[in-house]
Formats: sequence, C-alpha cells, structure tokens
Amino acid sequence: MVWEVRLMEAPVYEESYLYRLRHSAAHLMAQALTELYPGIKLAIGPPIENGFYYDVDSSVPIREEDLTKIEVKMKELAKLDQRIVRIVAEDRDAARTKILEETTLGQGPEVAEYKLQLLEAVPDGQEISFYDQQRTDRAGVLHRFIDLCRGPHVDTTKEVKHFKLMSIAGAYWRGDVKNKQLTRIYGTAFETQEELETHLHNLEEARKRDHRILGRELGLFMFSPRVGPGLPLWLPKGATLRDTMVGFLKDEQLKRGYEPVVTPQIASIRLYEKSGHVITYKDKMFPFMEDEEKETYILKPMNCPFHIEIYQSQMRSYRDLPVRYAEFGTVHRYEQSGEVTGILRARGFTQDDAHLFVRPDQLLEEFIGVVDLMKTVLNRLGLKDFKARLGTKDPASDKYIGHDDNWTAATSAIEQACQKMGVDYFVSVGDAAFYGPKLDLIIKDALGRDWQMGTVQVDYNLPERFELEYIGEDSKPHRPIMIHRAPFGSLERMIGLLTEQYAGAFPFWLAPVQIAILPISDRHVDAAKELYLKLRDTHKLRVQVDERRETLGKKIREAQLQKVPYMLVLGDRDIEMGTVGVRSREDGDLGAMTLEAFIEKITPSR
RNA sequence: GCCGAAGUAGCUCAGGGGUAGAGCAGCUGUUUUGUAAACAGCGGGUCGCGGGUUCGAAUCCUGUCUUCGGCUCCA
Repeated sequence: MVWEVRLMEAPVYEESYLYRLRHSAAHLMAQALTELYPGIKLAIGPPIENGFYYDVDSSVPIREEDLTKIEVKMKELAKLDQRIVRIVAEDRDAARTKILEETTLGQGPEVAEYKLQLLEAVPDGQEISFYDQQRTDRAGVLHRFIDLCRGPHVDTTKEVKHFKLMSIAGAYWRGDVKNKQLTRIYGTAFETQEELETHLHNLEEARKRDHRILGRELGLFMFSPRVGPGLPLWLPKGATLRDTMVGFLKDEQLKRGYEPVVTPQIASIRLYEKSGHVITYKDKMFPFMEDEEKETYILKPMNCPFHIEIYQSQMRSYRDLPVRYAEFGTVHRYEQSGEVTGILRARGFTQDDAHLFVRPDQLLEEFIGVVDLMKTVLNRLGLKDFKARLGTKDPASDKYIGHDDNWTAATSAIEQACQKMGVDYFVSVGDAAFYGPKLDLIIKDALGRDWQMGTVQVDYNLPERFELEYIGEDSKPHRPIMIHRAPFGSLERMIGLLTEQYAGAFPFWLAPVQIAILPISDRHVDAAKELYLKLRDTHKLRVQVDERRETLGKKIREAQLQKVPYMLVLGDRDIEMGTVGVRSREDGDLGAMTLEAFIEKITPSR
C-alpha cells in the first residue's frame, strides 16, 4: 500500500536565489508601472510558485495589450543597473514618514494608501524594512525607487533578465470580496533564458493534458449551450469510465458493510429548512420551484438530509449502529459563473456519497474504516501525488457551531485514525466545515491548481437539528454522530483529474476501450468480429473493431491517439497460425501470440 | 459575481469595411493494405447571438451569451 505525501518545498524555495530574483522582478515591474501610470497605487507584490505578481490600484484600466509596453519599460529599468539596497526603519513612525515622503515620489500621499495599511499590519517588534532601487545618472543625480518590503532581493536590477508578463486579473485587496478589487499583473522569471523557455514550453504541454481538451478528443464528455453552463453530457466512453469507477467503489463498499439507498432529485424546502441549508446555503442553490399548491421545492444540493430521513424512518437500537448509507447522488449547485471549470467544477455533479450514523464509541473505528477505504481507492486509481489536509476549527472565528468537547473528540479521532493508518497530513486551521473537522484529499491539476477531492467530515450538527436518536443499552435515547464521506469527492472532478494525471492514457482496468481489434483488410473482418465477441462475452473486456477500409498504419495511429491500451492486429498470417499481432500503447509491437497468451499477459492489469 | 481575454467549417487556425480560406475530419470513388496519416474528387460556415454606424459589416461601435486565465467561493 502506498500513501505518499509530497511535502511542499516552500521553505527551500523561499531561501533560494530564484525566489529573490522573482521578488526583485516584482519590484522592477512596480517601478515600471509607477513610471508608466503616474498616480498608480502599489499594494503587494510577492514571488509565487512559478513567478510573481503585483497588485496595483490604477485609475486607468490596464489591459493585456499593455503588458508588452510594461515589459519594455522593465527591461529598460533593469539595464540601468540599479543597486537594490535594504533600509531598515527605526520604528513604526519613522517607517510611516518614510512611506509618505520617500515612496510616493512626489505624487501625493494617496498613492501610499495600501502601503500604510500594510505597515499597520506589521506586528510590533518586527523589523520594518524597505528596499531601494537606486542609481546615479551621468549628471550625478541620485534616482531612487523605494518600496516597503520584507525582502529579500537580489543585489542589482541588472540580474533581472529572463522574465515575461503573463496575464492580468482582478484581485480583492487582502483577499476580501468586501474590499476594492485591485489589478493583479502576473509574471514569471527565471535565472536563464533556457529555463524561462522550458517553463513556457511546459505550460503549452500542460494545456494538452487539460481534461477539457482530452475530454473532447477522447469522447468522454461534452457541454452544450442549449443545456447550460456547468452541466456536462457524458458520452459513451465517458459514461463507461464512470460505470467502471462506480462498479469498483460499489464492490468495495459492499465489502465494508455499506447499504445502498436512492433518493430524489428534488425535495420540499421544508427538508432543507430543517437541515439549516436554506439559511446557510441559499445562494448556492438553483432557484426554487413552486407547485400549484404553493409547495416550494428545491433541486438538491446535497444528499445528507435524505439519508437522515431514511435513518429516522424507524427506531434504531445501539445494536443497529453503525448504519452506513451509500448513494451515488447527483446534486446541483449554482456555482458563480466565473468559477465553472469543465468537469472539475460543474453545476451538476455526482458525489460518491455515504453517511455513517455511529455511536460515540464507534467514531474512531469507523473513521479508520473510511481512511482505509480511501487508501484503497487511491491505490487502485494510481494516484500518488496528493496531500491530505486536516481542516480544524479557527478559534478566532465565530462561524462554528457545537460544543468544544465534540470538536476536540472529533479532531482527535481524525488524528488517531491518520496515525494508525500511516497517513501523513498537514493541519489547516480554519478549513473545518462549520459543523465539524474534516480530512480532505488535495490534488493538483495539469495547470498546478489545487482541487479538493475526497473528503471525510465529522458532523454533530445535523443529528442535533434532526434530533436523531438510537436507543442505548440503558434503554434511553442517545444521539448518534454522522460521518459524511466521499472517497472520490465527485465522479466529475475525479475523472477530470485522472484524465490530466494520465494524459488520457488510463490504466487498463479504467480505459473505456481496452482493446482495439484491427483487421488488416476486408477479408479479416469476420474473424475480427468473432474475436470481438469472444473477448467481450467470455473475457468481459471492453473491445472495439476498426472495420473501416483504411490502412493498418492509419488504424494504429488512431487507436494510439485514442490511448487504447492494446491493439490486436489480425491478418492472413494470424488466421493461419491462430495468433493475434499484439501492440501495446506504451511499448509498441509485441509480436504475434496466441489469444490465451495475450489474455494471460493482461490479466494482472485488470 | 468581479477583473482581464477569446469566440470564423466537426477540430486546429488564417483573413480584419467590398462575393468567406487552409489542413485535418466527413462524403463518393479507386486502393485490400502487417505496426503512428494511401490517392483523387466533392460537399460543408447567418464568421456565437441581438442592436447600431455605413452605399456595403465576419471586420468598426454597443449589448448579450458561452468559453479561457485569475480573484472570491467549493466536491
């Protein structure tokens, strides 16, 4: 079993030359912007994973076409060989004076608006530093560009040579929607031109792994404007892939004592009033529906309330617990228009959902069981590059509900389960659900963006709201705890991520078409069809015959581009000898072998 | 939702006020093929959609929809 966690390399990166270089590139850009857009207000400009950005507040809109102009100005300023000098302010007051008098470059105090706010946020006792880009011109005049900054930087602007401005975006000041939206300019910088070019090339390559492109090329799913944004249509191959994944997980869940349930797509608003979702979740729901009798219905955004109704439909004894209800439940959420992203973020999607109703003394054991299931799932899917995140309560926030004792017990159960199962996780304070702590799996997509996949959440809230009970050994009613869990997270997101991870070349057991039979000419088609039926019916494999009158080369090429794991070439020689010409997606021509030998060969990968 | 950008044939893209183009795919015919693209011919587009400017709009302006990169939010 593999449960490998790649730790972030952030500490190393932050001490690196590259980090300083990018930081200085950000400052250089700020200097260029200040010259090109007088009156522009600088906010923050840090190095990031693949480059840097600077947030600015400009009265003139900055467009993508302006980037070249800014780049040219940056190159000009870089060549001036400005020394980058660190200056430490004596105290906060001195720093404030410095910001107002020296960083504003005579443009008026208002350009320092954000810098002054940043200064206030510096904790007492922490050193307040500035970085000054300075040079003396031929006339002996000293030119400076001073910016409040923690640093560190490179020694001179001359070192900033290999960079490119990438894009423009809006970004809220301090990441808060209530604040003004600033203009963020993203750039990337490297130590050498080769590294820069490699990075740009890698971005191009990553685009080819994009699940939205592969999804179309491989015939997995599509979108139609007549259906609506974020509402995927699953094509035969994509639906086959889904069925395979669902079948695998259903088998696993059966082994682990889950029971299937099925629930409707809509429900009376009363169900969601009871669950509290109408208040906390209303703006993420599709508009409500009203029938002729004035009953309001909601398109379901989550499955839990339905499973709770089933739990409550009968008296539960402590002996009945844990109860584990599983459903591949399709839900609809009205995601904001700008956040819909292919099938990674859709408005309609199917969760591999289950709810476990457990006694407090069963919490740890059940949690371990779920973590074990998740490990099994990740192994089977072949996902190795992920992180496990324990989301805990932020003590400073008041958005959480429930008793502290419960939070402590639940958090401890998760930690113990992870330790027992050998799961490395990192703690993220404030990433708990409002009703309890959770463990999430985070995976990166082709473009390096983090996505939350599988999740396990402990919930004391819904049992409370629905007044769930079981009769204990003492003949008295007790309250069960709920565990929400989804090992995939959603089929859509998981398939999207798998597509990118494998660049469409799914492992044999998952591949929508596992084998392509390629008859060489018309006279081999009958034998091909015979072989097809044998593989499909006797060996339960997913097979296609390419009976078009095309050359073998063309058929191979297309099967290869469709990422079919095995191709079986069938010609005169094979029919005569009773063999098939086997070609593998990865290793090319494997030569002729008997069907039995081929079946034996592929058996381990099924 | 907000900021920035893009929508031309099924796909990838060119054209940029004066009769819509290429390659691939598709169709028809010829070829009967042994490990990544046979050959020839043909068809195919209200240039996302609405409004405006103009003698004339795919092209300019405007609105809108969808998509893409971010922000915020999330499985």
